[in-house]
Amino acid sequence: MNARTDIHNSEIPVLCRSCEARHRGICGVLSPDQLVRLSKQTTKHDLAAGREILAPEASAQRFANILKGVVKLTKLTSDGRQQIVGLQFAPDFLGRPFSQQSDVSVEASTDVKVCSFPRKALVAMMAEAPELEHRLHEQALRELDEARSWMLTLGRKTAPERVATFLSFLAEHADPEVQEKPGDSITFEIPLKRADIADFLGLTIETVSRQITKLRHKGIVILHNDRVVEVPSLSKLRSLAEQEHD
Amino acid sequence: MNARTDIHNSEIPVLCRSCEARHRGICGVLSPDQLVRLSKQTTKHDLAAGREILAPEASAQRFANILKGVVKLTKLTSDGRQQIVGLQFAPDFLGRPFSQQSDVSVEASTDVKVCSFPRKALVAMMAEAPELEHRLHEQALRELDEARSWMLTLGRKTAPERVATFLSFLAEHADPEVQEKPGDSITFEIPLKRADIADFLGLTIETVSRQITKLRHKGIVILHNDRVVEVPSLSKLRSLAEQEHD
DNA sequence: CGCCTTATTGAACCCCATCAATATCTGTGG
DNA sequence: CCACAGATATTGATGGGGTTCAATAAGGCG
Repeated sequence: MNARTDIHNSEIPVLCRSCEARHRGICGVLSPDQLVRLSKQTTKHDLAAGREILAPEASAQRFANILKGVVKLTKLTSDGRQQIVGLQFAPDFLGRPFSQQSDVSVEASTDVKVCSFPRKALVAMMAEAPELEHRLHEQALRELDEARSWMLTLGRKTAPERVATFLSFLAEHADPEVQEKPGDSITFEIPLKRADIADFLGLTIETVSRQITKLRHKGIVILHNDRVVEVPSLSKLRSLAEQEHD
Repeated sequence: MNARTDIHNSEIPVLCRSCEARHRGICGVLSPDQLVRLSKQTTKHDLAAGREILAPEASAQRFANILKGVVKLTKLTSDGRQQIVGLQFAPDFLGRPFSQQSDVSVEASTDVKVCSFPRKALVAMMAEAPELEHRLHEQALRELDEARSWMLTLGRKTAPERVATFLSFLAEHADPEVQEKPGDSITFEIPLKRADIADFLGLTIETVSRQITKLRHKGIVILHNDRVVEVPSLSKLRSLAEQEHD
C-alpha cells in the first residue's frame, strides 16, 4: 500500500495518535499502513524516575521512542564513577542501531513514557522506508554535535561556567508549558536531581549546590523549589556560560 | 573485495586506485562509474601539520576523505580556550552533512593528504546510492560512541588516567607499520604535540608532560623521542586508564 | 510527626593550574 | 660540522578551585 494515496486518519493506530514521534520523531516518515504494522510489535511503558529503560546489553537489541519525560544516558568507570553523556527529550529515539553492544545505559531521569519495539521491527521498516534511516542519521548527528559541545564544557570550563551552561541548555529544551513569559525571561523545571547534575557536569553535588547558590545571590536565577527555576534574564545567564570570572 | 567494483579495474579513477576510502571508507559503496563521476569534482590536497582543512563555516559546504595522516576536530570558547573533540584517521569522512553550519574546525594534526569535494557532489551521489548515507550514518554513530567515551574521561578521570586512556586509544588506532611486536607490546607515534594532547585531555601542557614522565619512570612507556612511544605491556597501560591511584 | 531522601553550608586538604626557569629538539645558514 | 634561533618539552615552586569529609537543613511521604 502506498502512503501517498492512503492518508486516512482512521488507519493510524490509537497508540500513535497523540505521539509526538509521529510528527517530529522517526515515525514521521512512516505511512499509516507502516505505522499499523510497527505498532503491532510495539508496547508502551510508563517508567518511574530512576528506572532503567535499556540496559547497556539491551540497547542494541531493543529500541524506543520517548513520548514524555527526560531520559539520561550514562557511562560508568570500572570503579563506579559515573558520567551522564546525554539527555534526551520527546520525541527522541533511544537505542544503538547497527551494533551488537553498547556501554551506555539508558535511564529515566523524570517519570517517563516510552514506546518500545524490537530491533527486528526497526530493521524491517528501514528496509522499506529509507527515509527512516535518514531521520536516525540526523538525530545521531545532532547528538554528536551536542556531545562535542559537552566535551568543551567538561574539558575547558570552570564550575560556574558549567552550571550556567547546563541551565542555558535546559532553558532551550524546556517544556513549553512551563515557559511563561516571552523573550529573555523563562521559568522551567530542572529534570535532574543535584547528583545527576553533578554527574553530567563532572563535578560533585556540593560544588553544584554552591554554584546554584551563587547564581541565586547574583539574581541570575530564582529557585521556586529545588527543581523549578526562574531565569529573569536568559542572556545574562548565557554570558556566564563562557566567562571564567564572576 | 567487491566483485562489482573490481571487474574492470581500468574504470576506476587513478585518484582512487590507492585510496583506503575506496574500500573501508564511504567510497566503498560506489560503482566504478560513480567513482568516475565523483572524482571529476574531487581534488587531492596535501596539508602540512597545523593547517586548517575545513573552517567551521566551510565544514558543511565542502567535504573530504582522509587519505593519510591524522586530523583533529577542535572547538573554542569565546575567550579562546580550546578543546579537541575528536581525532580522525584514514579513511574517515570529514565534514558535517545535512547542516548549514558547524562550530567545529578541522585541522591537520600531522601532515595530511585528503581528497575533497563540494557538498553538491555528495548530495547527488547519495540520491543514487542510498548505501552511501548508511556508511556516513555508521561513522557518525562510531564518532558518537567515541565522543561519549571522552566525556567520561573528561568528566570523571584523573590526569594520570586521562593520559593512560589517551595512549591506549592511540595504540588501538596505531598505523600498523609502526607496530612491530605482536601481542601485548606495541610501538607507535603520537600524532599530536604536547599542547594538542593537553587540549584533548582538558589538561595543561605541564601536567601532560609530568604524567608522561611518571609513566616513563614506572616502565609503562619508553620514549624513543618526543613522538615515538614504546609500550611494553599494553594491558598494564590499559589498567592505568581506569584506576585513580598509582 | 518522624523517617528517609535530597540539598545546603562549612572547614581542610589536594590535585592540577599557573608562573617561571631550564632543557631539548629542529631546522637553517655560516 | 657547528652555532644559533625558534619551537617544543621538561622540571620546579606556589597557589587556587574543586573535592572530600562532616554537619545541618529542607522536602516528601508514610
